Amino acid sequence: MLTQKLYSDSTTMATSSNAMSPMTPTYSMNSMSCVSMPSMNCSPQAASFGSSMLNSGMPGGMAMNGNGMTSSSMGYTTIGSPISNMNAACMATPMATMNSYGSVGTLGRGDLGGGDTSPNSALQRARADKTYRRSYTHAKPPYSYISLITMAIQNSPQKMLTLSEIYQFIMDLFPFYRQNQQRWQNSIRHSLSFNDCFVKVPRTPDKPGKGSFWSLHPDSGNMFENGCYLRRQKRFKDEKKELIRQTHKSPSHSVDNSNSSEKKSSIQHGDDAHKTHHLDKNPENTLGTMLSIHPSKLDVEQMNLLHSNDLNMHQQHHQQNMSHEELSAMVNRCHPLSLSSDHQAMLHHNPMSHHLKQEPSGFTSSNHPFSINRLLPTAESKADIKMYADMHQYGYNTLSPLPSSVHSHSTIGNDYYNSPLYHTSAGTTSL
DNA sequence: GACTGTTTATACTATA
DNA sequence: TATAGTATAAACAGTC
Repeated sequence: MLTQKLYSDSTTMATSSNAMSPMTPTYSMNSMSCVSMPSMNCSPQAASFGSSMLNSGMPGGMAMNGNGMTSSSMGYTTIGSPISNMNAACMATPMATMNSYGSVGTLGRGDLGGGDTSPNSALQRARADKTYRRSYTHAKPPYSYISLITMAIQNSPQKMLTLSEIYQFIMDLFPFYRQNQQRWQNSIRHSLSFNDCFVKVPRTPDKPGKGSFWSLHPDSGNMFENGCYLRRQKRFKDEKKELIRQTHKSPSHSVDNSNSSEKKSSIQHGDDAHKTHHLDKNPENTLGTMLSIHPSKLDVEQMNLLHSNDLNMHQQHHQQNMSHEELSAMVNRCHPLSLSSDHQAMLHHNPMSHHLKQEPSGFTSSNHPFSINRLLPTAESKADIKMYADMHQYGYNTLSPLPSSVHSHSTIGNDYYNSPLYHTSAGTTSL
């Protein structure tokens, strides 16, 4: 299983652990967090761990911070950050389901010491042993890079971030990613470039700096409509980009291939390892047809023009001062069942949407155990946030290696896996 | 030179 | 079993 592989990475990492360092896990942590992760597949039926994880960590929170909370210099919200939201969410049901993760994650190997591997005893040890609890800290989060990027972008007020801000968000949120940065950051860059759901937004002259902003494609909102942040059911494809790829792939296309990168592109998007996935080849659905442009006549300039128009719309879309409700509605697009009529119509119009599988088990965006909506700050969760603010006995500020400028994230994030609040079942959380 | 972005390649896993 | 989605590595070019 993918998840098993993900967590095996943590196992490897932990072998060189230094128990004294907040950045490195202890062996017990490692053994707990990595081994025998139960088949955390994406089905809600099997998501006891996943749901707690999501309840704690999913982005949903993302963002929906329309209540005047301050933003960090990085651009994403502080107290309204996913972490604070998720902690708030967890606060509603403290220690509700430590066993949903702890029992399975550890008991299979029984490497907590002692022969008793019963769920109850493991749970008791977990409660008594902070080191044990800290094992979550450096487990690889069960989110794909795509979902991590999505979290970061959606959590930013402007709904777009630079590459470095995306890095920072991920590192603040998940201590796991403070290590081996070259490796995962390369993957992040690859994901940004390769996936059409991420669009590059050029910097404006008043915002000089390195690199572009990255944002989400306006039509990519339901990538994770099944609530699974490990793997999308269907990869979002920008029809325009796809059209370019197809045009270039076609042996008859007349686009000048003198540009080496375009040559590469035509290779890349051929039928090799990165196969063209489910391209809707119905000509009625192609942008070229919609615009009465024959695909073979579409050159790069035309496509760039089209795309720039799209980007303008996109930027306008993000520059709108969206209300909390609007933002929530946007997030609600994650599940077709919760779409507004407008969105339904839009999806109906979007040929890509036809491929998307409907959630078979009756979950909606609001009650799906993986749904980011579960993390949206409700009135109840806001009360939880206040309660969290009043509770300092958990010592959330003790471990972060990050500077104070990002401490508001990092401290929470550091203990995100540690806290008993982290273990909250989907069925009991208030969000 | 470091960072950013693109592309290619390959391996693994989940799913139809 | 074929296909698709993702992770990872690496090479390379462009930009700051």
